[in-house]
Amino acid sequence: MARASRRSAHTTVATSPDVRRAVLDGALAIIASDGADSVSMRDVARRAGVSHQAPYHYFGDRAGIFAAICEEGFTQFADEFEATLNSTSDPVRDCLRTYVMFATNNVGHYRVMFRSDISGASTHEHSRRAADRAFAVLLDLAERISPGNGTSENPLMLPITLWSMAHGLSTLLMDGPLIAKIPDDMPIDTLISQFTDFATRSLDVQFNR
Amino acid sequence: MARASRRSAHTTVATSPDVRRAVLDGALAIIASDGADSVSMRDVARRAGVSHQAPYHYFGDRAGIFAAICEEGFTQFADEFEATLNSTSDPVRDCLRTYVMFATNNVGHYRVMFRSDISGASTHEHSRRAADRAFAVLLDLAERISPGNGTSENPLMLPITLWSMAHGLSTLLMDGPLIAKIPDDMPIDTLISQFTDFATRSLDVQFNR
DNA sequence: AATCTGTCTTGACATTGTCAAGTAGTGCGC
DNA sequence: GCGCACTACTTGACAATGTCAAGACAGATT
Repeated sequence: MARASRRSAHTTVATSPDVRRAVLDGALAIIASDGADSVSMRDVARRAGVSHQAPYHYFGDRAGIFAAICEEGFTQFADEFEATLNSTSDPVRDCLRTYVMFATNNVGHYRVMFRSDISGASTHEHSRRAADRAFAVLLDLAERISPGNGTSENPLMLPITLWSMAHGLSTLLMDGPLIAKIPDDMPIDTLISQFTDFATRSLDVQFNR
Repeated sequence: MARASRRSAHTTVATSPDVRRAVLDGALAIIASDGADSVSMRDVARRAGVSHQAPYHYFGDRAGIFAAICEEGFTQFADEFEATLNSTSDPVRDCLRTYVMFATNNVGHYRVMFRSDISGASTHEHSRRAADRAFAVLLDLAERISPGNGTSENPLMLPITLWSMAHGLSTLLMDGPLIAKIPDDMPIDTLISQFTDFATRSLDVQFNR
């Protein structure tokens, strides 16, 4: 069978069931550590212990891998986001936290989800629908905080602001120079907590009192 | 000028002075339209009407092109940001606006500047220094809004929040699915204005009254 | 006149994404 | 038991890419 030793790496041959999973996990690991550009079909195939064409069977092409990651990411993200919103007494704080934690804990997924040039969100139906569901939760959140806000203004302003804050911090933490600016002894978790507190206070003041 | 006829390479040779500029501009155009992954050394060389090795003379390698773009972007960005801060009576609103406008007007630059995997910020001294200068303006801005804030809290919280908002909106507009969510008849400019107003109000409430 | 240097060029190479075609097993109707 | 589709791969090509190596040639310096 697939006795592709060749490169010493990963001698455990992922036999029957989950070549697909192995390819995905390999790609995710590469994306999280080196960025999406570094993903090579042939490399993930080698890591999964299969021939260089096996991934094509499951994903069609390189973009197909990214689309699958995007769909998986948005589905899981929407689930977590929804669960948080339905069980919190402090929606802004907890949803912001869930958002940023998801991003930092799933760097591989998140990096693909918000890179329109590779996510396939525009071409892959499933991918797009999962993303829409996550956006719907965001609209719910805004409605919960301030029902019917935006009579005289753009009703999207609150969701966009929340989204910008969460997405902004997430990407700055993952990709940007922010990490170099914060004190070495401060855990990222603490930073996220301070951030959500701060942001919550800013918005609370405007809406709740 | 660069009459890149693409097959029959270098018909009009972009002679003496600005092969460097032509390479950079070609790369920027590709990045803005198709993303940084689509930049190919050989393609930009063809567009500039030179051989496939000419870009290496100026930039060393592919990463060198991105580092040059990053430096150029951060320098111009810091200039604009500084100028705004030094001539405004409404720092939050105007600086946020300058930030987001820079990003949307210089998509090619911005995309590279905030992709740590390709910006070369960690390896190229010049690139890093220009970025630091921009960050210094941000700290100035925070200090101006609320001098000495964060006695009991992390003093970086205000700058990080401002940065997250601006960076978040910028990347959502450039790369993300936001553009599909806003009404067709609303100019991006209007959205940006509403956003800066909204954000300014949120932060003003907390600090200035 | 000889040398250096900056600005390129041509040539080669391994690696990549992808097309095309082949193969081994598995289940199913007959 | 036999053919036959189907899944899950494989091997083999191909053009294009990033980059190393080795020039070429103009102008300035010595």
